[in-house]
Amino acid sequence: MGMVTMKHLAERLGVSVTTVSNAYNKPDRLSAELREKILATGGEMGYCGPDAAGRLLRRGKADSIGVYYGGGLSFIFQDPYASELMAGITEVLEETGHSLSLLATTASGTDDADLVRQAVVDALICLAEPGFHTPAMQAAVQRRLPIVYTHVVADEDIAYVGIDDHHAGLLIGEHLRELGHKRVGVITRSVLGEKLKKVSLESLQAHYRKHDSQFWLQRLMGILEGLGEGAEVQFAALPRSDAELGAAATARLLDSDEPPTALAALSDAIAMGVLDEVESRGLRPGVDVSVSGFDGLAIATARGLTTVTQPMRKKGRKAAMLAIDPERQPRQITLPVKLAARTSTGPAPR
Amino acid sequence: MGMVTMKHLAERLGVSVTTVSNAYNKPDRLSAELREKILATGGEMGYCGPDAAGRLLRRGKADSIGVYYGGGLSFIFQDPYASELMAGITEVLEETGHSLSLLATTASGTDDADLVRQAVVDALICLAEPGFHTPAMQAAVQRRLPIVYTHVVADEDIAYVGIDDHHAGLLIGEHLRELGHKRVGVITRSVLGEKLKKVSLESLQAHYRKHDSQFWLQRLMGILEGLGEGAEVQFAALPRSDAELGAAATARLLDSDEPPTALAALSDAIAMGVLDEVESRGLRPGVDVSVSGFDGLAIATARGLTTVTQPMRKKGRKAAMLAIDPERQPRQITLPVKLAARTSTGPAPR
DNA sequence: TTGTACGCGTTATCAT
DNA sequence: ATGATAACGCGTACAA
Repeated sequence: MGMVTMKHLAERLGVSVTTVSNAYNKPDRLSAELREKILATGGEMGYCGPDAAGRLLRRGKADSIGVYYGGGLSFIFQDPYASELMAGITEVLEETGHSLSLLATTASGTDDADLVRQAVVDALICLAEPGFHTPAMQAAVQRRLPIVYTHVVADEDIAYVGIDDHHAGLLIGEHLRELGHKRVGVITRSVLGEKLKKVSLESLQAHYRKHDSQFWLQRLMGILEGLGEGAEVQFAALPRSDAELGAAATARLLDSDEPPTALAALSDAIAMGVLDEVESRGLRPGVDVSVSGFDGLAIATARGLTTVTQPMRKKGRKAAMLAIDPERQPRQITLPVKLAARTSTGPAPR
Repeated sequence: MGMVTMKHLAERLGVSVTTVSNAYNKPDRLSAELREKILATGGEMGYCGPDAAGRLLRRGKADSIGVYYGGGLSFIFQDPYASELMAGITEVLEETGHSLSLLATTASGTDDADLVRQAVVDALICLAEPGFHTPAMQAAVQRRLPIVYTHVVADEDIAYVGIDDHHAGLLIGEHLRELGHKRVGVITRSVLGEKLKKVSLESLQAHYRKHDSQFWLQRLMGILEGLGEGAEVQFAALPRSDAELGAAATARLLDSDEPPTALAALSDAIAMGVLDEVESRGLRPGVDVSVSGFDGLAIATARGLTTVTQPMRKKGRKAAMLAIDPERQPRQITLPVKLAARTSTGPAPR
């Protein structure tokens, strides 16, 4: 009644388990007819090939790549940036016959570390959110699991595929400065859905430092540098990259005493909400108020959003290849970004 | 050099492996101080908890649920319906601390069956596309892996969470008939990206039968029944649920000699493209030509699309719960659908 | 070409 | 509270 194992099959046929094993794994190491017979009676007995667990223990290879996403796992399927990245990753995994293991962070939030420890994977791809010095990633390091980050990490031993976030931010900031914008609202993200009370540059810096999440900060600082000294900047920080939250933040910024003439969202997903709110007020993007995004989603193009584009799918592909083959060189890849100036930005009014 | 195991740790401390195991798994079965010491030197030696493979072999539980998607895996992240479903699934998995294993179909397409055989999972959720009698699913059955389908399966032994696709189609068909539409274009999907040459009702029926993919056919037949005898129906079948393909098909249908007065898309994702094409021709949806969808995506609501809504996220949640606890009753769940009549449909012109 | 014997790392059972 | 032992199912030297 229990599971049919190689042993059963071997006993039934009067051959050794080795031979049965070979029948499934090394066809050239036994006669074709014997192999045939073994496979046949195997099917008959309801044996369905070497057991995954046993084989795993013995071989030490899982043929599976893990993806660790510190935030809620369901957001991977909601956030367009993450989706594109995942699409790139899975493309490669399909080509190489690997599976993909999504590591869910436990609801209690207590120990993602345990999850990482128990994951049956050959390598880990870490999608943004919290950074390197997190317990989960430390567990992976301890397991000697190859890790690939999808953003730049300032440590030369660590493999990553990223973009130059500071430079990307710079492109946005300079673009807005050249258009004459002096009052700018920057809408960024907080890490792990945390809610920030007062959002100042200092509090943001502290927040990102705390979560060891450098790249949002890089973007932010890039924008500020690009805007130059004269600019007056207000901040908003959203717990998710989400259009609705983006719209709400926009409303707040536009309702302030001296509303910004430009709104820089740190993701296109957020920018979609910014455009929604702007348009719903009868304001014309690029004329009455300028709006910029970040990422280069297809949907952003459709709405004429000025943004910085990054090759998301390629990023995913490269990360997957690095995870599958940890020896691959180079192990630190920075992909190019490009400013896509479209209709949502224009000269500052007045 | 090699991996640090319980045995090493036990020898080093002069205790038994059992005790070490208990230190990690059954804290109440040994003194607090000994446990403390074990965990401490464990950390020191670079031991990072019970090995996943060993534990898996011994316990027979992987704490992981597999999702099998016959089409290309990367589409899971592109198709909004699948994304919603996955979001529901992952929500539950997060709550219960399970991982999610996405089973990629090999590029060669040859043996998904092997993939299923090797998957380290406790159960399988099967997302649409090909049906029950596929080699991959047979492999799962042989492994005695619990399977949950996300559509109705006509076999009382099989667990599923689905909707009444025929009824849903009926709602659309009747709606269009009541509005007086006599010439209707139906845009459906083919299975596994296959391209159909001539698209007739007969060829579609044969196609769906061949892939054991009943539910598209159910929707189709429901629509036809709802439209009644008098209707003249043209078909298009897309290899993917995709706006661009939907737009192209729409162009073809509208360019025919006697263009349809209504276009019924079998998914909202397709319907988005239909709306795009209709609008780009300067036609008014719901006035010059009626458009309907299927699923009830948020984005469809935003554009006033008449559609049949189904609780996608709930579907995912229920499927996950069923997969986690295969004893759960009932094992065959049919969720309700609702016609959402909005502005994209209206009386037939003339 | 086929078989023997052992180890992979863990946990359940039973004993102390 | 702690320990000894036996599986779990498979792969692989090594021997025949």
